Order: sequence, then structure tokens, then C-alpha cells
Amino acid sequence: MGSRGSDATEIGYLVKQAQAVLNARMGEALRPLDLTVPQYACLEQLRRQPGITSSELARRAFVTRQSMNVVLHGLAERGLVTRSEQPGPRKQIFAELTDAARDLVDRASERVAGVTTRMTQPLDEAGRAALISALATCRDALGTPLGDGRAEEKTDD
Amino acid sequence: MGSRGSDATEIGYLVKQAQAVLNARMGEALRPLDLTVPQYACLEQLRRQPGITSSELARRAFVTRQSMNVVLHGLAERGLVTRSEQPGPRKQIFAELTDAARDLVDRASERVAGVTTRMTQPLDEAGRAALISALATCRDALGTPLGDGRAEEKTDD
DNA sequence: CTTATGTCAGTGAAACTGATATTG
DNA sequence: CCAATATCAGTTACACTGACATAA
Repeated sequence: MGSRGSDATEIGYLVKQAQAVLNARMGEALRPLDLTVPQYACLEQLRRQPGITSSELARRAFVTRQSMNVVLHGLAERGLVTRSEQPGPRKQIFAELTDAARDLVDRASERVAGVTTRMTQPLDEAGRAALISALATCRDALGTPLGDGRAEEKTDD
Repeated sequence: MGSRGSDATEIGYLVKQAQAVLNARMGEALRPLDLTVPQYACLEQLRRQPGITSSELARRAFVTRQSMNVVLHGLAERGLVTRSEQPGPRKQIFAELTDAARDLVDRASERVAGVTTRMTQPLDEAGRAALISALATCRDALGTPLGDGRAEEKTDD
């Protein structure tokens, strides 16, 4: 570990802190709608891409299928998500938002947007663009998601 | 919602995703040491500032005292943390790392540094500095942590 | 009396691992 | 047989709220 101008460790901390505050504020904003942050994230993802499978949802949230399934089933029981009766090619089950959910997600998105807007308020346009770019780069730099258990080339350990 | 050049919502997503991947990778890196990410964060904070109280630890992690106490007690039971017998001015109890913990945290830090370094690898020096600055700005823009229930509006710290 | 601390008790959402069945 | 899906079962770390006692 030589000399770094900008310590990478510091970035790790800041990502964690920023996400912690963001998560707390989002949770507060979503509570009146009876939604948790993971639930909202799941719904929002479904709005952006209807008909997605739970496995794909899990990949995008960087969690296991089993974890995502808990959230997804909870949402289905609340009538916010429908799951296709007819499995697809690979036994896939496709999820979609219900009309009630679409309305709810709209309101949730407004509230969340208020939080994120406030968070990025002090940044100028260029700074915002740079932040988006840098965060995407960091996300991709850490490579593949986490599989189910097997099937994952052992990197180094 | 309006059309902005750089959507603030996108930043929220990226913060979440980046943190999710980072958290996953850190968890994998720390598992061989039998440490969870929150545990490591707690230990690292204690190394940086020995003698800190659990309430202060909680504030920095943006969680409640009760939540932090669970982590802290777990670490104490494992002999990684000592807690002062003599309460301070305000009934405070000060925590410190044990020698065993110091050694463990060293190894943990190396592993974590490997992850964060990999994460920021594609960025150049200027980009890293800009990211640090922007993240700190975002974190601070969302204001104070969450107290215990009452007592907010404490701007100085 | 007010405030900050530590603590006990309970709850809950959501992550994990492991195993199994099914389909292409 | 292999790969990817869905699912069931169990565990766990860790967040929350609420309530209480204590000390400055």
C-alpha cells in the first residue's frame, strides 16, 4: 500500500455513509406509504421493466434469489405484484405491477425524488454528471454479482 | 417530474447499487475473518478513535444506540472490545480495541482496502478526489442523522 | 426539569446458507 | 449431465420502537 493521493478506503466509507443517510431518509419518506426501501426498489425496477423475473430482479439488487423472493412474495400478497401463471421457457415466472401498485409507486417515486434531489442540490450540473459516471464505474469495477452458491469462478481467497 | 440534465433519481440508484456491490464484496472479504461489515465498521471506527462511546459510534454509523449496542456487545463477548468500568461524566462508557482486535482489524483493513482499491481502480486521481468531495457533499446535504426519537436540530458536531 | 447516556425487551424486514424439484 | 429457474426450510445479524433508570 503505497502513497495514494485520494485514499480508496475513504471512498468506501463515504459510499457507505452516503447510502446510510440516503437509506434512512428514503425510509422515512416511504413509511407513510407502508413501503420499505427494498420493497420500493423492487417495485420501481418492475415499473421500469415489467415482466422481469425474480432472478433477474435479484441480480440487479445484488442479492440472492431467495432474498428477493421474500420481498416479492410480500408484495404479491399485498396485491401490488402479479406473477405469471404460465411459466416461460426456463420455468421462469414473470412479475408485473398491478394498477394499484402503479399508483403507489408514482407517489413513492415523488417522495424519493424529493430526497435524492435534496441530496444532490449542492452539486452543479457537471458535478452531478461526474458523480453518476464515477459511481457507475465503481459499481462495474467490482464485477459480477453473487451467484446462488456454486457457479462462480473462485476469484482469489 | 421535470427533466433535468442529470437525474437526481439516477444518482440515488447508483449510490445504492455501488454500496450494494461494495457491501457484498466486503462481506466476502471479511467472512474468512469471521467479521460482518457492520462489525468491521465498528472496529475500524474504534481504531481511528479509541475511547469513543457507543452513542457516538451509533451517530457515525447513522443507526440508533440500541442497534449499535448489539454489534458492540457481540464484539465485547468475542474479546475484541473492552468497555470502561468507570462511567464518565455523563454516565458514558468508553470502548476500546483489545490487542487481539487490533491485529484482526489490521488484517481486515488490508482485505477491505483491496476491495475499495479495486473499486476505484478505473478512476484517475482527479476523478477519485472529485468522487470523495461529491459523496461528502451528498451525505451532508441530507442533514443530521436520526436521533433516538426527539432531540434533533443539532447542527454543530 | 431537561438532556444524554446505557440498558432491557420485543418486533420485524431482509439477508444468508442449504437442499430439492423442474425444465431446456 | 449440466445450467438456470423456482421453491421450501432454517438461521442470523441487525435494524427498529418503546420504556425505564441514572447522572449531570
